[in-house]
Amino acid sequence: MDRRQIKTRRAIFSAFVKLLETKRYEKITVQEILDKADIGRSTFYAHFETKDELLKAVCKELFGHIIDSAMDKTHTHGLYSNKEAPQSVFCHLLQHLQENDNNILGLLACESSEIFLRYFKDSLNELIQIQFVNHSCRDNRDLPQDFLVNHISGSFVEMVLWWLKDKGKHTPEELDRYFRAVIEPIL
Amino acid sequence: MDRRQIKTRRAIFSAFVKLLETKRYEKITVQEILDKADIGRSTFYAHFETKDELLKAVCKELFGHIIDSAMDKTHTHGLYSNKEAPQSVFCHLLQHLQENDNNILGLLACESSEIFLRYFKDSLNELIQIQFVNHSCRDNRDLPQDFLVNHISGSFVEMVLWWLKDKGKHTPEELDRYFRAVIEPIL
DNA sequence: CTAAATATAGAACAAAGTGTTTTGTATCTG
DNA sequence: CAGATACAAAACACTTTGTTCTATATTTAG
Repeated sequence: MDRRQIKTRRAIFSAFVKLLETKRYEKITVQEILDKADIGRSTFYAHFETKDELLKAVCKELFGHIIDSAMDKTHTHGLYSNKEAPQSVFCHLLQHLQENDNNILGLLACESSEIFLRYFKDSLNELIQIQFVNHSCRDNRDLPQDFLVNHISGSFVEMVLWWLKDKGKHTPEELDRYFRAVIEPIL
Repeated sequence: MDRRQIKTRRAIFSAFVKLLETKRYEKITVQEILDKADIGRSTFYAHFETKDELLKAVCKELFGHIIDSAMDKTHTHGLYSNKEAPQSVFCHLLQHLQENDNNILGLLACESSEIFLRYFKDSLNELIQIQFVNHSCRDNRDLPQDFLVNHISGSFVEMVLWWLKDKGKHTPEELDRYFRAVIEPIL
């Protein structure tokens, strides 16, 4: 890949993410991205058809690694903690979110957080779904399985949202304890 | 209030809600609202400063009654079912959502559902918060109270979202049972 | 019923944004 | 070095926005 392409792509991403921290996604104009990234109009449209496409690309790039990593862990050790793996996937995810080189938490806490949380939740939902099918958790109160899957992924995302409201006063380990306290009783 | 004002306000609301069922909020233009409501441009801006103000007004009007009604019920009977009130507030809410004269479920299931769900959740969060403070539920695992409040309101909203995905295959009573099954064990 | 107040329609407007196209220049790759 | 490719810059038609007029219709108060 051409160095120039990589450079401008990075410039666009960077400018876009910075803007997302100051105002809502819908209010950001292509023009502002051009100014901040210091690139030409035609260049932008050579890379992305629309602003929505840019958003998708950012989501994919940012959450790709995190979800893949969680998927690997889940596949070998399951969702919850056990002897071989003392940490749950949820704790793993929270730590991973915090250790970001790129500013993922910034995006999840920004004014357009719903967009990213929704993307995050969909990925998470898939992960838990697979795990439920593989390990076929007992379902003693005959609740629909996809209700349970949705409840777990949904609650997790809502917790992250709560976490970010007062800027990480809690550690990933604490949050993991809270989450297990409200989820494990129903499994 | 002038009949003309009421008439145009209704026309705007109606057109706006209909449009929301066909496309995302951000993609709807004021022009489209004008055309559908069959009113003049200046008339619209005499009623609402921006499209965002219109959105707020619609939220307020639609969720106002539902939340007020739930708030009353909670105040006299508490959140959960008991001898005097055999139905939980949650069941009450779900039934109320379904019996809508105006099309609330339509909005909660539309492409811009996050907007309305977020508004709904904030109202709900307040309601549960008040109830927790009044009845000071036991908290035996020393979880932060606002974490629990957030978990309950968040889970409820996520359940509604799940419910709407396959268009009300479940009754409010069934959903209430599911919800109690995942919430009561932690209280 | 009349008159004053007010809500609306319609048109015109500047400003800002969108997405495309063209031309010339700079930078890569082989 | 030479051809290919990415870029900047400008111009473009087009859409949307929010404001400001004037004229007309409707309501409410006296």
